[in-house]
Order: sequence, then structure tokens, then C-alpha cells
Amino acid sequence: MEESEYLHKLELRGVKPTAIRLLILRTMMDMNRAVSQPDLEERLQTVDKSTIFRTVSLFLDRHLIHAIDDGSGALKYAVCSDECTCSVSDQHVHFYCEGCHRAFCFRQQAVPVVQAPEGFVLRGVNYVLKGLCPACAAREQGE
Amino acid sequence: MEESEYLHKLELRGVKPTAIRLLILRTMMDMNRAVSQPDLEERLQTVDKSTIFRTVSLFLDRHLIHAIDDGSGALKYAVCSDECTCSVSDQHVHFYCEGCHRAFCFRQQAVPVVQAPEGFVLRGVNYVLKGLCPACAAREQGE
DNA sequence: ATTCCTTTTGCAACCAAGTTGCAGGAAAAC
DNA sequence: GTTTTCCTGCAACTTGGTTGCAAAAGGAAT
Repeated sequence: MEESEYLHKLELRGVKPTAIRLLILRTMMDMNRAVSQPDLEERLQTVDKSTIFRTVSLFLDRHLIHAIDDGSGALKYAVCSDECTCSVSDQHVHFYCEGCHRAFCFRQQAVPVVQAPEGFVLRGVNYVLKGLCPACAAREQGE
Repeated sequence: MEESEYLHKLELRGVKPTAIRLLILRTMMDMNRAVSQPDLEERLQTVDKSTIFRTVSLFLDRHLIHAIDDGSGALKYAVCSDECTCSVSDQHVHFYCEGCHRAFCFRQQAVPVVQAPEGFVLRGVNYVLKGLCPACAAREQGE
């Protein structure tokens, strides 16, 4: 992806493009799946974890990324599409692999929403499928 | 609930009924919602957290309780019905209140399951609605 | 460029949840 | 009644997340 694309994405959400923010955004997009803060820390050893934390918080706040909880113990984050408003209707399904502990985005698959009983106010949904990704399923077959 | 009911539930899942296990099971059922380990620690100040941890792990292992991740940072646990096998088909929807941080079970509401792409093996689902419970919604109205 | 002010970053310390090793004590088996 | 196994508590530790503070970097006005 072009450098200007990252700049555009930041600008679109009103985030000032510092070198580190560009680096973190690029890393997240390159990994092409939902990544945790520890994932980023490992990948970006030169960047302090508090900086990563604050950058991720900023990105979340500006809806540049969305968080998903795949039950692995660490929250994971994925970059939103430019059109995303992070409302219930544009959330998609995620898949957590119990073999390799990676989280996949099924962007084409919207989350199903069920009716909450009278009186409950719905603001969001967390929908995560769990199981084995193709690679881990194949590996398990082989054993 | 009768003491014998708890004994029965433990026996059904092959768990030896010690005093502490009965106490923890009873506490979980009394609270009538999904509770976290810290919730139990607070409620059962005489019991060590490692004991609670190991008891909860044992209960999970024997399908006496199931875990849900409501995104609050702490896993929550709720007692299974006697018929529950903890398979995808008998999971129900949970609701996490962002006001009081409690997790509700909608036992009558089965989780919707979406199709995973070719190659992915589905083993479980985590489906949590988020928003405000009736009490917190009313309180927010009042302000 | 020099100054002044704001923003960003790194360091260190801290907190909460979960987890483990080990030893004492209770319960079951012999 | 002794041995063995299981259960529990204590303490220490790991991991993920978070905050306070000071140094560094960026920007605007002189």
C-alpha cells in the first residue's frame, strides 16, 4: 500500500500523522488480521508499550480501528474500512483459532443481531466464532 | 434450593462434593447471573483465590458451568442446566450492561450461528450483546 | 534562529486478573 | 493405623493494561 494511503486514513479520522502512528497503522494493516497490543509490542520492539497503548486508544477513539474480544485474554484490534462508523450494523464476524490463537476478520459477514428483552438498550455486539483455522485443522488431521 | 440439589448437580458431572465446592456452586447459583472470579473472591472472603480458580477450572472442565467473555476484562461463569453439553447448539445469548458491569443470561435465546468459510472448523461461539440493562437505562433517563 | 507553548513519546512504576509450586491437612484406600 | 491421594491456602509470579512525570519533538510568533 502507498504511504499516502496511510496518511489519508489518518487524516480522514482527524489524527495527526506522526512517524510512530504511521508505523503502527501500517503494521496493523500489513498483518491483515486482528492483533493484540502484545502482538504489536513484539513486532515493534523499538516502540514503548505505553506509546502503543496510547496510540491504540487514540485510534479506537477516532474509529480508525475497532476492538474485538476473542476470549484469548488480550483484546485485539483491526483497522476499520473508511466507511465504518463502528455502529452495530457495520460490525462483522470474527473467528478465533484455538490452535494458533490468531483472530480472523470475516468482513463480508455481518453479525446477526437478536432482539433483547423489553427494557434493555442495545449499543453493541461482540460475536466471535471459535475453532480451528484451515492451517491448524490440516495440521491436526495430520497428527 | 435444597442442599441435595447442589449435591446432585455435582454428582451428575462427577465432581466430588467438598464443602468449598458446594459453597462456590451455591454462591454462583444464588447470584443468578454470570459472575467473574473476582466477584466470587469478594463474596467468599474466607476462600483463597487459588482455590476459587481451581474450583472454577474443575467446574468448567466437567461442564458444570460455562464461561462467557463479556469484554469486561474478566471472564464470567454461569451454571449450566443439567441437560447442557456446552456444545454450540445449547449456548444462549448474554447481555453485558455497560452501566453496572453485570452480565445477564438470556436463557431462552439461542445464539445465532453463521457459516464459516470453507476450511474453518467451528467449535464454539461467543455472542454478547452490550448496552444498558433496564435499571441503568432508567437511571440514565433520570439524569 | 530564539523563545514559548503544545503535543508526543519513553521510562518506570503500578494495578488487576489469572496462574503455579509447594507444603500442610483432610479424606480415602489399604 | 498407616499410607496414599486429594484438596486447600499461601506466596510468588506472569501477563495485559494503565498512569504520572519528564524529556524530546513539533509549531507558531517574534
